[in-house]
Amino acid sequence: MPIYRQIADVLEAEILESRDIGKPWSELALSSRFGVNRHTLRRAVDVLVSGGLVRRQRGVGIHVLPGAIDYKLSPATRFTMMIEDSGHSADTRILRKTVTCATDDIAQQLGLEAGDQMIAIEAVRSVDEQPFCVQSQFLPYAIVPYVAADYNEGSLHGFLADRGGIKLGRLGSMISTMLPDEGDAQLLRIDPSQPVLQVRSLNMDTATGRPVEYCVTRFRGDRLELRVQFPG
Amino acid sequence: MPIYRQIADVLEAEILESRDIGKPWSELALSSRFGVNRHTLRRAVDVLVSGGLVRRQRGVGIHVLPGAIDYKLSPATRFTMMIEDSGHSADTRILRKTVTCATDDIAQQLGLEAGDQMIAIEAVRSVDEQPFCVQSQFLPYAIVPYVAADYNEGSLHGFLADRGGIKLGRLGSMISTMLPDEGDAQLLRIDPSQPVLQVRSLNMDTATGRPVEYCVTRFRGDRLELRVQFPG
DNA sequence: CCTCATTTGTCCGTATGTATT
DNA sequence: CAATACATACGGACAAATGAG
Repeated sequence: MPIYRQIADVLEAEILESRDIGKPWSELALSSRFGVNRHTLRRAVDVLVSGGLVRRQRGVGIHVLPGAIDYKLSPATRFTMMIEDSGHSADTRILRKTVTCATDDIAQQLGLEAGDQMIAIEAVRSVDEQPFCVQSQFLPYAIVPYVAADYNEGSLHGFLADRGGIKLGRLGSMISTMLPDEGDAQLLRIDPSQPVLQVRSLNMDTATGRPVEYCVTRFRGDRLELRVQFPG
Repeated sequence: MPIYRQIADVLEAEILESRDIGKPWSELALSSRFGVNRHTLRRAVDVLVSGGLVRRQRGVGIHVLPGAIDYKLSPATRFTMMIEDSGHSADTRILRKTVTCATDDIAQQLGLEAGDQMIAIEAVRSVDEQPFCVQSQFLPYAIVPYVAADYNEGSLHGFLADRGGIKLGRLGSMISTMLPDEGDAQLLRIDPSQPVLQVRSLNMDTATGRPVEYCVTRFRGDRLELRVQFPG
């Protein structure tokens, strides 16, 4: 077995055993400890990064990620989330809120004409202080203009109910998986080699049947198991 | 942009444009062509490997993988599949069919006692000659012993209906994503860096309500989008 | 605001081992 | 056996980001 893999095994065992999230590690210190060249140690750390156990940060060091134990040993401890319940997280950080022309794709989803304006919201939701999902939401500006002005935190669905008396209903969702782009990986604090679970869904005003929200959510794959329940 | 990424972009563009699957590439030839050190070129090829575009083989070279075009250019060509419809594929290759003691996990799912026997089936389902998913199915031997003896191909659900008069119903599914282990990656003909979508589900005999099949399916993430439809 | 030490990111060079043809 | 090609490991050098002061 190559040296770099032996080192990776040792480090992985240490992480899983103690999960000591203290000061970040240093390549120089580790390479000295194992008596190998820095490049060899980097190769070992590459394995851990691919395994989602650690994260590198230039100028700082190598961070041991929390939750690593859960990921490797007990997928049963993942979060379980009903699809119907998504969008109700308490801890929400809104990154961007803009009003622009709808793209063809989204216009079609929302039943808009080309050139109609839409509200685009990008948000990160966290659980236990850890990023959990990135959400891109699109709403027709003409129907809910007050969202652009006044929605700033918490549940969008709750806001729509309080402010506009709109109750949203969901017909279905499309679920897929992919590797995250660099921006999402950074927001979710995962390595770009770790997959995300994407849920696309269209929400209607239950009163009028009009599409009001098109939502694309990317969840950390290592923290989520979606539960789909059928009637009966 | 670092050199290795520029090179990766050039090579990726070439692959997507012509997909010339001829002789495998050589690191030495490529590094000479781009005028960089071999290690720098290796770093560029790492990107392509992570992207599922090429495969390395020691002593041979770097192979361009077929199907790369579909993966990168047209996510729209993914299959869309209702969860309820899974398990009905026509082209099924059964890899293993064994009768053993149920593990604790599976015994609990199927409502068996520890030590009860179960049938374990491992199969690969293909669409258009391309591997589509790997399926692990577990059934209580006491209830459907004829499966161990006579089920050899096609839809298990159809076989159960024809042979035992059992109609299966599904209550729900658990959906998650992960990187495949080496065996699954090989069966699905994808690189281990490409995520799979896993659907776990428990199927009951609609007549008696007894669990009859516990099924774990790993789909190629790049070929599947699951559609979940809600009643209404 | 700037400086400085620390730390990771990138690139080069060289050598040796191992698998394939 | 020999040639080719990837895999691993060592070394040095500089750039870029970060945080302390």
